[in-house]
Order: sequence, then structure tokens, then C-alpha cells
Amino acid sequence: MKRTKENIVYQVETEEIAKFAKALGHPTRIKILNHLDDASCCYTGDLLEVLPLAQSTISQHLKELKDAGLIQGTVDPPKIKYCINQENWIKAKALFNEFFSKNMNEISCK
Amino acid sequence: MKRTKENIVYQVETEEIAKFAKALGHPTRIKILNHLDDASCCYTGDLLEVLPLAQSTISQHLKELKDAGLIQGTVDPPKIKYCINQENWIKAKALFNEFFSKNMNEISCK
DNA sequence: TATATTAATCGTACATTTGCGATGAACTTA
DNA sequence: TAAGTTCATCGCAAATGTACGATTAATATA
Repeated sequence: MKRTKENIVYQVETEEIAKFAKALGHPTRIKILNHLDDASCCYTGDLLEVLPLAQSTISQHLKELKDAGLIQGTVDPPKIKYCINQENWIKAKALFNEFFSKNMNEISCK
Repeated sequence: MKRTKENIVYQVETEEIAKFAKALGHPTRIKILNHLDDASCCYTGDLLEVLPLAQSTISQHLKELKDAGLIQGTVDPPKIKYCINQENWIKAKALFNEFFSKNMNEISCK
């Protein structure tokens, strides 16, 4: 990557939807988000009971979701409480919604 | 990957949305799909004019979109015509739609 | 202060992704 | 048949992702 064609510039929207999609691109992270829906909030430890993965691995997935802006964590010592980041969630929802309706071209492929 | 926790089983829906999301997780592929919307169809060569990437690289991205089921190619010798795979597109749209509405939990994070 | 709990981070191993140029396969046209 | 066009695939290099155990940091409690 980034060898000769150095830093292609994409539209902001393009970058954003790709960033969200990338964060959603692993079943473990989908499961975490689904769990967050059911529970509305959760601690890292809760996920250890749901997912057969090491604590450090789950922590890493949480970090990716957090970096993408899809979740947020608040300290509740000695735990950390995670929940959906509503603002960005709405943003992502809108982006995907627009993306998928745009490409609904019925006349396609003459 | 796949070191000790060998083959976690996820729900089919979870696997599917992650698969689609992964394919959408790169700005080049988002741009290809947006281009397919504008043009309704396109050849690999068309994308060479739109994206500053090597032909082999674009071909690889097309393969990933095809493997995920989001696009399909039909031979039109000596070219190959790509367009959105309507069936799977609708499927993906529905999956994301459901996913994003599920997690709209306003009461979140007590 | 010492111990326990919780979760992030570090270091490591291996797989996958992304990019390139070169080559090969399929088909047209001269 | 030979040459040209189009695109896939191969082989390689570098970056990134996924998983683990071990360690560290922060806080609460004995």
C-alpha cells in the first residue's frame, strides 16, 4: 500500500462510509454491537461471557469500534461502560441508507 | 487468526453483514460502486480513467466485490461488463437497514 | 499499605490485504 | 496465422489485521 500512487484523495463521504464499513467488517464486532443493543450498555467483562475470545482480543475489537466512532466508553471504576455513540450511529445509518438507495438502478446492465 | 479458539460460530446474519461490510471497507471499492451507479454498468478499463491505480489493482478490487456478491460481470468480448448484483444488493440493503434500526436505543447508557 | 478487580496496552506470531509489474488467457481483427 | 485488446492471475513486497499471553495502569477494598 502507498507505494507509488501515494495518497489518493477520495471524497469525504467515501472515506467515511468506508471507515464505518471497515469497522463493521468482522463478525465479532457485529456481535458486540448487537449485544450492545440488547443490553443497551455493557462492560468488557460481559463480552467475555458472550464471546470465546481472550480479554485482550475483545479489548482490541472494542478499540476499533471506538476509533471508528461507533461506540464510546465511560469510566465506572474499576470498569468501563460501553455504549453506542448515538451521534455517529445516526450518521452511519444515514450514510449507508443513502449509499444503498443511490445504487438501486433497476434499468441496470443494458 | 485461528490459533487456539478455532472457528467460532456466528449467526448466519452476523457473518453476512460482516462479509458485506468488509467488502465495503475500502474507499476504492465505494468509489467503484458509486461509479457503477452513475454509469449503471462499466468495464474495468473505464475505472482506469477514474482511479489512479494499476489495472491489476482495480481488477483485484473488482474481484473482492464480486466474491462478496455485490457486483457481477458478464463477458462482452474482449471486455467484461460489470454491474451491481441486484439480488444481493437488496439483501445487503435490508441487512444494514435492520442492523442500524435495531441499535437505535434512545434510552442507552443509564 | 497490600491485595483484588478490571481493562488497556505491549510484544509476538501468523494471516490477510493492498499495491505493483509481469505474464497469461480469451477473443477480435488484420 | 499473427498481432492487438482486454482483463485475470501470478509473484512479490509492505502494511494491516487478528489472535494470544503477559504486563501495566487505575481504582476499590481489606
